Amino acid sequence: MSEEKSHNFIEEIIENDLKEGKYKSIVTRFPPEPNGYLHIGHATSIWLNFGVAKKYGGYTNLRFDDTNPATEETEYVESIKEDVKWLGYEWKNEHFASDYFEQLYEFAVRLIKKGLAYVDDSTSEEIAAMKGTPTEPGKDSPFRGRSIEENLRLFEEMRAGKYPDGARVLRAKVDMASHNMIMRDPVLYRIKHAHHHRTGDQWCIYPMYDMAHPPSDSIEEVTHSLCTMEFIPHRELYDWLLENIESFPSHQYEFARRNLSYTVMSKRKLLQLVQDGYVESWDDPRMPTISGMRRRGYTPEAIRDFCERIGVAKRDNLVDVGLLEFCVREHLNKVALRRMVVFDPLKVVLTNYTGAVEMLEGEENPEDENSGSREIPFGRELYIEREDFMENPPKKFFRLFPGGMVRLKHAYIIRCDEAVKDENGNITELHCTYIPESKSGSDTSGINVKGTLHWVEVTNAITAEVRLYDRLFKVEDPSNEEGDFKDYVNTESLQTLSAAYAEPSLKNARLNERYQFLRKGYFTLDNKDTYSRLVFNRTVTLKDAWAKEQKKG
RNA sequence: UGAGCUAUGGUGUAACGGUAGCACUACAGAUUUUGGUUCUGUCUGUCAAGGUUCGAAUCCUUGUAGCUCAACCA
Repeated sequence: MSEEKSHNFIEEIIENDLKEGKYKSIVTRFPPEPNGYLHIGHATSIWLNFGVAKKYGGYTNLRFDDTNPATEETEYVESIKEDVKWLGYEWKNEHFASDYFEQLYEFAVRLIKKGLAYVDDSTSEEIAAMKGTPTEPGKDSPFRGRSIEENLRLFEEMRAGKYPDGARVLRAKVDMASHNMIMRDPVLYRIKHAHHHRTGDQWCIYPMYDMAHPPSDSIEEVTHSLCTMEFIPHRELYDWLLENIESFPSHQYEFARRNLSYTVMSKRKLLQLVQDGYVESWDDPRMPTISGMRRRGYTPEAIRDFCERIGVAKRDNLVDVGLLEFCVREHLNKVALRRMVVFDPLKVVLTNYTGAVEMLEGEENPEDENSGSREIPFGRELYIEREDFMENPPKKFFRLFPGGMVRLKHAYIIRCDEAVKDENGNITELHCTYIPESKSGSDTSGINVKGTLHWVEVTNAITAEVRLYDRLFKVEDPSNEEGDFKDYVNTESLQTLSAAYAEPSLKNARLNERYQFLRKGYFTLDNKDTYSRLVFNRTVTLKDAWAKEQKKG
């Protein structure tokens, strides 16, 4: 293992800081706002924050940025915690920005006392108008010159509930002519008579992101505060604030958020998909949410591997969802139990098979010698996949056709003698001959066949519902197309088969167990346990070289 | 068009002035009782133009393109 592993730019910064003795150990934090579900984009941030802290012997806090009571709920807190844990990460401390409200208030008072913050009576429209534009400087608010005493009194009164929502705000006094719009006297506190999910009705003023986030990092002595690129302009204010409240100097570093092809990532857009009924819920298996991917059967190992492979940098990106699927397949191939399930049945009658049903043996997982085996009943009547038979096969068709031979997996070689049809010419069943000497494991027939089919014995078959998922969108980057992103939803992204025929061992299918349905894909039991029947979600298909061959024409 | 950030194969990411590498994809082949897996090989790249240097993806200059910033959201 002498192979040199390259570092991403965050790791370089940290190693440098450690080498220069800037910090003895490092602290990071993952700071979700509890107003929605986590998605694969958050997974990168989680992987980064927890990953670097662990790598360099530090730790990571989970901190909920709950400064906006209007949108935040405890329900989200719980789902976020569950998702982070499921991904395999452990936080050192669990915090809420709302735990710091008293301290944040004191910090604000400190700013006022230094003449660095003032109460502004302007309306939000007036403040916006005075802000200027990126090309023109802003104008000072008429309230900018208030005395420290008056500001102190007014801010206290704001807290005491003397004013209605929107009547006044507390603003930082920085620079109305700054090129950086964030520095043009940003709002620090607003009045909101709203019930908070944790502090109840204790407060009627709430800090803005810029007042809450940097001091929260500082209180926790976070050394490396990692966020996405759109916060770059906030860094100047971040530093200004921590310097002026004279608190621990945390530092902010920005990385580019990851985008995934054939999906959307913003909470707003995901919410629309749920509300407008394009998907059934936040944890619909087609959603790029952590809970959706979990329900679909993706594994934490695969998701972590994916994050590792795409890495982190600062440029715009659109990661190919094919890489995620590769990571999922790679892991599932190692752990999934093999089973046989026929989706679209065609009956096969073995005309020379006269015995009773016999039990055959099939390995649980060929990739794992210790996985053991399962029993599979075999008999005179079987189901095979309708698409595995063709009357007039094209070249390179290795499956069944009149006069052709195939191996039935774990069983015998059969030859197709006749396709039986109804009066309309539809094939109703196949009459075949099996080769008794060709039994799997003790084949003395000397026959070599190209194709191997999966199958299920008719009398022992059980039925299961199978849900096949495809990409949620028809285009790579729906957010970048003309018009509404919802116009590009793939309306055929879910196909439900209500009664597939499965081998009987699947009767004992367990939640969280992964299965490979031979030649079909990876599947797992749906985690909504409200069903009295078996419902399997397709996690991802197998690679299909034959489909590719056919496409070539 | 003020300011900021970013530009390396189809995609993602390395190379820290010294042979442009890795992974995915694609393609070709071998193996295979899953047209899966595994294995082998092949194609494709430094945004542009100048400059500095023995030597530039890397440093400098000037362009070009994409993204971000004017919420009492985070």
